[in-house]
Amino acid sequence: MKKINFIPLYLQVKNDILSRILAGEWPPHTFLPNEFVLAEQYGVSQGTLRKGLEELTLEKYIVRAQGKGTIVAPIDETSSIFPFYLLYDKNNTRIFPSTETLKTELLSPPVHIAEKLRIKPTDSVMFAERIRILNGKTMLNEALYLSPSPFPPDTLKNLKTLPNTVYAFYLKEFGIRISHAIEQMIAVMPDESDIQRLNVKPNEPLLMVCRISYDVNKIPVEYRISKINSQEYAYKFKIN
Amino acid sequence: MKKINFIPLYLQVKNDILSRILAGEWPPHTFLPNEFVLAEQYGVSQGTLRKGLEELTLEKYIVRAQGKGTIVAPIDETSSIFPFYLLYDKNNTRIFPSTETLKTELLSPPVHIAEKLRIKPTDSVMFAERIRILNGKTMLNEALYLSPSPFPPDTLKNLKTLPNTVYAFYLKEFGIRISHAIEQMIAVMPDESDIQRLNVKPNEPLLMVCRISYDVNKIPVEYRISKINSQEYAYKFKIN
DNA sequence: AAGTGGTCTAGACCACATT
DNA sequence: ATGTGGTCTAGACCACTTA
Repeated sequence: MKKINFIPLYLQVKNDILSRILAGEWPPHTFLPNEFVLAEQYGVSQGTLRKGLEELTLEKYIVRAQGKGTIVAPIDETSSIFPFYLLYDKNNTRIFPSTETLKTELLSPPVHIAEKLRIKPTDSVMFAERIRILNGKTMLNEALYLSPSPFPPDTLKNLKTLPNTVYAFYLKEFGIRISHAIEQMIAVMPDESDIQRLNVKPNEPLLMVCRISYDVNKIPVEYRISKINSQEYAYKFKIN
Repeated sequence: MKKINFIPLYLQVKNDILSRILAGEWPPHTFLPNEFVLAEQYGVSQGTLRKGLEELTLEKYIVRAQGKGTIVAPIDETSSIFPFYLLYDKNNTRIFPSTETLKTELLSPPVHIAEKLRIKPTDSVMFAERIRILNGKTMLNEALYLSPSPFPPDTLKNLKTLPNTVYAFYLKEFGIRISHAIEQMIAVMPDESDIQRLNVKPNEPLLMVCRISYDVNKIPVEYRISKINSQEYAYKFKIN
């Protein structure tokens, strides 16, 4: 007889602590109770609790410091649990542009995008065109397709617009955490919309980044195409 | 009094096991002795030994399977300890091109590259031009600058050539493991050498990838510029 | 049934930051 | 001096694979 539903204690503890953090019981920058108190609360040993906290540390939800305590990490688009901001200026400092949404609509996606989101081409996705702005200059021209499947039914229908920081929004509103993404980089020549919005010349090549974002269950959440003037801004990556 | 040289037992154990793996005592695909035997050998408890093995698992040197045992992972360029191969063909399967070195020489690097390698512009680096070939087609045009600093003195002087799989070579010959890298992606128009070697038209943009590779001590080892026809081949990345 | 890694405990002691 | 997280132990039991 195979037990199919065995969940280790430390994972149950970990998930419960995580849900309490996300629910706001311990806001960012506050301290969690110490190991012994938490272990007592959950009725487990210090070692078991610690193993749960270690995983939360690896996943960047908390930061532990010997002698001090366990601190809840901030959750926003630029924090380490969303390592998806990869833009740098010429001084090599990370930049966080603001976003302007030009258009949103519900539509049936192109076939190749439906495939990537693993949905039927007849399903409707939320489509958005956005530009990203820094110091008054448009630096990024973006199109975004939001899959219906990870969200509760009719969510997209009722979404009239998207906030600037979408990943934090998915997490806070729907508990959907973007845990990883696959990006493909392509060099392209600008189209009409790029030339206008990014203020580039027709013969200046752009970096096009196509990103599929996945939640913790490996369900595709979003497909995003970004075009950047890579002479002006650096798109950088750390591999390890 | 501050102990500055405190090294946890589990790290000592881990490093010793790793050095034994790299020395070839346990070749790839073979089983390590089980936890209790190893713990006994090192004179530590099962828990301490396990913590060392857990880190080696995270770093992909070994693979552990419940009920089976602990297996040594293969070490070559394409294995998971070198996650630096990011090329895919149109069928979305990873490709591993072969390499042809066109030229190597010792020279003083350009200032901006010396900066990135954190060496003096008067230091001499090994410079190589290489192309990478798949199915008879050149798909990648590459320049490579190898820093002298992580290597023993005069190593570069005596290196007449570079093998195809340089990262595995650094590890095997000098114990230098490339642990992470920073990549910057730029869209460029092809130069004369690109047009010839990659067989592209002058108006077809290329993806240029500039990579700085670091060893475990965060010392820059290599600076590499690769140019790819990104219409033909996909350059992909996983973020998490 | 035997052997492996995975989980869990209860308790001790160490290193570090703060008071 | 106190309280925190970090290391370490010795032993028990569980889940999984293979024979």
